[in-house]
Amino acid sequence: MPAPASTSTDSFLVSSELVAAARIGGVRARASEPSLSCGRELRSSVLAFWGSAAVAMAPPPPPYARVMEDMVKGREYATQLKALLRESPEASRLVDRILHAISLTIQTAKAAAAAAEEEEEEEASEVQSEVTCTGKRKAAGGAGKRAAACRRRAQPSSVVTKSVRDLEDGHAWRKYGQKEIQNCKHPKAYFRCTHKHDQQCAAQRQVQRRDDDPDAYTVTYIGAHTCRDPATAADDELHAGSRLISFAAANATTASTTTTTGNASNRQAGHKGAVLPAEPPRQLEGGGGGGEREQELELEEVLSSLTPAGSSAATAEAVRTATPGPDQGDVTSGLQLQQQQQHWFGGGGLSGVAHLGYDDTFDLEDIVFGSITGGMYAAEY
DNA sequence: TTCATTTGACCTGC
DNA sequence: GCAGGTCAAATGAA
Repeated sequence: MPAPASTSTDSFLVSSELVAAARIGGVRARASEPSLSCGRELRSSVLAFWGSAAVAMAPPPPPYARVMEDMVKGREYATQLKALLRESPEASRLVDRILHAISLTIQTAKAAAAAAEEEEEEEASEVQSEVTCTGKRKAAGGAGKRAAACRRRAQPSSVVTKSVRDLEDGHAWRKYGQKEIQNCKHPKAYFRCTHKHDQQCAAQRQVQRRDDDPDAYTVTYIGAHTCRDPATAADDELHAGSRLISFAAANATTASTTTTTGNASNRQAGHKGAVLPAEPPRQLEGGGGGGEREQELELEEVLSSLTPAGSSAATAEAVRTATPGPDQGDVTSGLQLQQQQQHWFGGGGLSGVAHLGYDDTFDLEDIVFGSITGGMYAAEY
């Protein structure tokens, strides 16, 4: 199962790939003299951009506008580069990947900025609402067993509903609740990112077994991962090659995607100190093995970052049509999930993953220009 | 001892 | 008032 490729990883890749593409451009420019200066200019622009981006994104966190400006510049440069490298499929492909990664980073930055803004607003309003909250809690506390915190239903920055056969998505989830849903035989399970507290990751997911296909689950992802699993990070750096630019502080908001890697299981096993049966390694690059997994993924609904979770009829439909979980009506995360899946679906397990293949699932333009949002999409090539 | 899951109670939004 | 979402004490596993 492929490892989660965080957007920061994408940034790492982008830095080296941009340079590589620029080199290709340079080589080709030498072959066709008129483009020579162009290639050089682009290469220096690219290096300048990533240099400034690296500075801008290094801790402490830079202003959002500055980061966005740099990222947009980078996207423009990459677009120009792509135009120059039309004759080379290899270079074009590389630039496509660069554009993809930049777009993911932009999405992440947007999500992080939105989250930060929201947090600030909450902090400001908390002072005012404290009296009200306290009052209400006191009233409830009289009858209740504990002083419940003043809760507010999360306002998700993005909602993505998928139908998957394998609940393993490479992320560490912690189950925090389970609820019987009306008209559904089995309960819906609620998960949040394990790193919610240590990295303030706001990602959540809700899982429900489908009614029409007992082997499938309707998984709703709410919010983007802003965490960065240390194990994942180490893995990413291996993939990134030697040219690494530190784009973010350890706790900076670098959203992960739902891309998964072959060692995801072991990573999760690490969380629980257990050993999982190793899955055959899957290549991060090359784009070869996507088809089989894509067959098991059905993207049901994509909602914009402005769409509230509960307001989408399609999402409601997805939830409504979802069927219950395993026999005990229970769904668990991480290791246990995988173990249970192996039990439910037979020892071999399933290779299906909740991710999208870059090559054939959606158009690059969709990402670049925002028709797909939320940062919850797999960045797999 | 630590951490994840379970589960009933509580809260919010409709 | 109801349904869905979240919290946190209790419980269990490693």
